[in-house]
Amino acid sequence: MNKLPSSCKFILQFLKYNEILSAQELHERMRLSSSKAPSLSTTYRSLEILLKEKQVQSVEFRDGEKRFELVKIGEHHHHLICETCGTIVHMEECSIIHWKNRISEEHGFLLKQHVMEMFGLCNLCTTVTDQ
Amino acid sequence: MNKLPSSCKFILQFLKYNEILSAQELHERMRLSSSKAPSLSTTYRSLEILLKEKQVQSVEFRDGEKRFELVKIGEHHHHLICETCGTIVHMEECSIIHWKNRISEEHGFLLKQHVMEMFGLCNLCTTVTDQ
DNA sequence: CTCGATGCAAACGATTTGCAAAATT
DNA sequence: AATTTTGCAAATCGTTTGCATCGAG
Repeated sequence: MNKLPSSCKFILQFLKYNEILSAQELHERMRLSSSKAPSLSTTYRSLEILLKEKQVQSVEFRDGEKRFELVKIGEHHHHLICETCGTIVHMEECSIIHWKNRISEEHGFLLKQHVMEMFGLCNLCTTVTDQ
Repeated sequence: MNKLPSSCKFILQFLKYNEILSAQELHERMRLSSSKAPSLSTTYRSLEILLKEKQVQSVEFRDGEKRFELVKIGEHHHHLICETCGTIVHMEECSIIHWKNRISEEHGFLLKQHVMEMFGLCNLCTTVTDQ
């Protein structure tokens, strides 16, 4: 429970769980709601701090744009993203944890972090795409 | 077996299995070895084609730079990256395939693609880091 | 008064694009 | 001759940085 710069606290008030935003989207949202919103650079800097504090996780889609998501401190999870309609399913549990030991044994690796996102078609789009 | 533009064939001759290169690194390598090397833009365009043809897979580390790796057509795999020394372990088999059905059932999602990379400490660096 | 936090504008770096020339079919 | 591929330079876009100012303690 470090004391965070005020910009970080400001940001936290504008993030909801299960919502994935880029730094720019977040900044835009804050700017529209308040004249005391932190600048874009500060937004970037603060998100970096919140990442280190694990109050936020970063989500990497494939467009090279980093996105961020509020999490319960220290937790994280992964997503299913529909390539057609953009629907995002937040998977409650990170299954990679189950491999940690196996990977450790097989490759002598101690896992620290990972990146994982899955792309496909959601239920609705699967049926629709039968064209 | 589509017929590829000559730049793609050129590129394929400069890629080895289990080697991960950015577009720029690849371009530099080609440029140094041959005066007929494709330009940087063409390198980008060609890698995009090779990706679609699944002759190459893209590997996403966390520095925002896309990297590419030669694969047997249609296959792919993931990596363990040591955060200290940079060692990369190529994991022979993609374990996510095993989840495909479960995810399909649980979330009605049809998986098409995914991104996964794992970061940590390799055997050597684990012991060394005991400082 | 000191030091961290902030805003602004400029810098950066990877990638993409417009367009005209060159190569392929 | 029509179509695709290519190179070059400029544009783009997200992100980072230098630096001077602001503000909390």
